[in-house]
Amino acid sequence: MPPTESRARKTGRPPRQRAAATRDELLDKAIDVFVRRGIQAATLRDIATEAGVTPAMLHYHFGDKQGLVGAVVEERVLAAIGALHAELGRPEDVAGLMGTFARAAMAIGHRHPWLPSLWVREVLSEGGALRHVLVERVAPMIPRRIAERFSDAQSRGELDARLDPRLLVVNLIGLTLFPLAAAPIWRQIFSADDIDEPAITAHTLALIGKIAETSP
Amino acid sequence: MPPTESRARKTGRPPRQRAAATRDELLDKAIDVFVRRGIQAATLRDIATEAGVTPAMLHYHFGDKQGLVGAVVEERVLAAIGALHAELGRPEDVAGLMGTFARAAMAIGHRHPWLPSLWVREVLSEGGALRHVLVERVAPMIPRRIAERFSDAQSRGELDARLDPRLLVVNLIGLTLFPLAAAPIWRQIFSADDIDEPAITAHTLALIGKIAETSP
Amino acid sequence: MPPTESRARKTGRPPRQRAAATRDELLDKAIDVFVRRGIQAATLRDIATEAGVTPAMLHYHFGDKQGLVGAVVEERVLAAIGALHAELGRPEDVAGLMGTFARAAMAIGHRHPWLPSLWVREVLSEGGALRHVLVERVAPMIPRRIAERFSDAQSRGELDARLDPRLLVVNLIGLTLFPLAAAPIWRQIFSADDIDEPAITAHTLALIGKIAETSP
Amino acid sequence: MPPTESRARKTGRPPRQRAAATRDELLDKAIDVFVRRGIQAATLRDIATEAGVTPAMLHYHFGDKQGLVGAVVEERVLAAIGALHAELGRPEDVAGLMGTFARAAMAIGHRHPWLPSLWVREVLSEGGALRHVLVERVAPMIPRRIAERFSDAQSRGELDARLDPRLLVVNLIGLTLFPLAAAPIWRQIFSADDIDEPAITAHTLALIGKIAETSP
DNA sequence: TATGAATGAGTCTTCATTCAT
DNA sequence: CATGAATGAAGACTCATTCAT
Repeated sequence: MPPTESRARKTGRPPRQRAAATRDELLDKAIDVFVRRGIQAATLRDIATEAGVTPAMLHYHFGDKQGLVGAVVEERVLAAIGALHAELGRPEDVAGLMGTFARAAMAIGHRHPWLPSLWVREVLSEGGALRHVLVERVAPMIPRRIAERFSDAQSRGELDARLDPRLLVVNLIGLTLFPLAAAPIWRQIFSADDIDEPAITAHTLALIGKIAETSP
Repeated sequence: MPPTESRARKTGRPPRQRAAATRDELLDKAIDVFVRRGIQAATLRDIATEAGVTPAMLHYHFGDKQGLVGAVVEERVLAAIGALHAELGRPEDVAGLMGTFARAAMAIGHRHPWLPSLWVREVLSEGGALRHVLVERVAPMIPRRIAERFSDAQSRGELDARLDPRLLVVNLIGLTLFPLAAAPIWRQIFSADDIDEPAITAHTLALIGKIAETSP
Repeated sequence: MPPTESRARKTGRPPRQRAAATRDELLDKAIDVFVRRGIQAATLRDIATEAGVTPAMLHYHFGDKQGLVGAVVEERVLAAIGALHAELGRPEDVAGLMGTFARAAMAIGHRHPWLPSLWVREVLSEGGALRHVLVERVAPMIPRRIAERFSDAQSRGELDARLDPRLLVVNLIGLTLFPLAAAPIWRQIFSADDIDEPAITAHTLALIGKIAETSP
Repeated sequence: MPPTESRARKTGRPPRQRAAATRDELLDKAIDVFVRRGIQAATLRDIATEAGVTPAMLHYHFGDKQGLVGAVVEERVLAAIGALHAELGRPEDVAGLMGTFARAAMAIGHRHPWLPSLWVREVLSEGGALRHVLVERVAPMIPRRIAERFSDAQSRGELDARLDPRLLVVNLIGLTLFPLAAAPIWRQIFSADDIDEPAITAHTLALIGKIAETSP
């Protein structure tokens, strides 16, 4: 909107090339930019430009940058995480639980390719936008539940005593979301364009299978 | 410019709380802030304040924010990574290699507690400061070497054929550096202050042992 | 960010001395300051203050200091120079051409009192903002054309053989734009407030007449 | 002196390549930079770097940027101008005076190639470092004297009545110092590397001769 | 005589945010 | 609904200047 650029546009062209104006489209674009630049570093202008809209529009719709982030979290991130949670309902043994989680996490990660990257990155930063969400909304629902089930299994002798149930939950993330989030880099350094979604899933499930299969 | 004032200050000594002025101390403080805020988001003022110094000082010593990041990378990150590399010299079988890597990674992570967080986070971001370093300087030295050894072992039948050697390297990171980087969060959500360094290492080595032990 | 304060200000109206906010007015003020301080030395704050506006406004309108300078060049300097060029269309003999150029230059200088100063000064500096413009856009249009006509005349014996046609063009500037640019100083050192615009023009035309009239 | 750069120098090379440390050499370098960048825009670091010296050294020698400029003015500019003044002692008729001034100005300009550029440019700027010098020290000595002589001659009928004696002095500058100051540009736009010092002088003297020769 | 270290003030620039229209 | 205009706050960076050594 600096007239510097808009001057060119005043010459007679249709004013807006393709205004992605619905709330949902704006959220899509926001997620795009958040994934590429990181939430903190993403500017409203980045997002607005990407969406063919003025920054003022974003304020109009979301009130705040914080409001925009909040909307992304509530309407997208938590929705996706909720789907993951839904998969974990059935009671299972350790191997079954690990497999189910892994399968569900990979599925979600493939369905929402922005999720793993955003999740891993924004949870590790001290002020990360998703850290708060993890601690307050997700943790009681998923990680703690799983850790408890591992713990119970361990007390029943169904889980290797040398493993810590809580760290095992962290490991599940490190074996599913983390590789998905890191995909662009390992694709690059290994020239690994041949590893597609099913291949990743197969590898991951095989590996987790090996962890789970070995009896205590 | 105002010699009047600066002379006045000579009488009433400036607070000068704790001028951490040597280059090395400045790098320490910079790393602190980089870990907390992320490299991109960290401002020179943050770092300068932390070090009891003016932002201009940082420019004096490092010329640039980029220069400061560069110094951190060269003099700290690569030094630590180099130590990791040194551990991987001996030829070993798959189980040995995985164990050695894990042991070394955990040791380095404990010796330089800032490294895992910085590494994991700054490699995942598209413009992350360490991504470049990984791709150009570390990848040929470590990940590709390990992947090759896994690959060789696999062709000799010593590694489960369902696993991808390259993803296995990613998994090693996901099981070592990632949990260390995420420690503050899982400590918080699991109230896991009882899990200390040796405990993490023991758990991790046990887990990786289980992965490696199972014959193809 | 501090809505508290900005709402407070709505009650006690801000001074808003005289917001010279249109693009054209901003350019006027910019030229004022450029002439007084020199383009390089002029700060955006100088210009903004003069215009009753914040520096950020200038960035909003022109994107850059360079953008502002560019706008001044394109929309003001080149416009004025273009008017000069328009006067030089008719083919004339040496005396006529010199007289026409001088008359037009003085007229333009009087119509845009900022032009001579800006032009002379910013062309002489190595990194001067107008040097580039002179070399690439004005030179082929005006100085080289005139020099060619002088050269032709000389080969026809209509111009003193001891004179260099190209230096003669430089002299035309030195006799027209330069005195106008230097007016404030010679007014001061000669206490010459009695010399007004018509007087300068008369003197200059008389002088140039003397140069042109003398046959080879 | 930012350690950033000096680190390379610490490798074992002789610390200073070629320290131009005498006061006179420092002034030489300062003039070099002043001519290239303009006095205002020239930074002490520019000059210090050029001289292979620290900025602190310049403060040590000249106390101030203003002090450095003052030294340049007193010890170089005024010295050169003084030489010009010395040439103008003899009483002469109008033609003789103009010729003498022109010859002397060209000679000085060639002897001190930095003078014309510095002079013309720094006198035209409102806050130019030489404007002050012109008004207070040079004007009474040279321009006003010459103008008086022109005026006397005019009252004796020896100078065209249509010319203003004071503007005529300005013209002398515009025909001598100005072309010398502008030499780099007209050399460029006219591809005029063939015009050397004697050629400029010859042209200029011929032109001024034409002005002076014509009887009233 | 000389300088490395340090800084306060100021430059350009960007950003989130506001508001009248 | 939507935006162009505008801004305060802050960021990186530069510079002249000081001072202990």
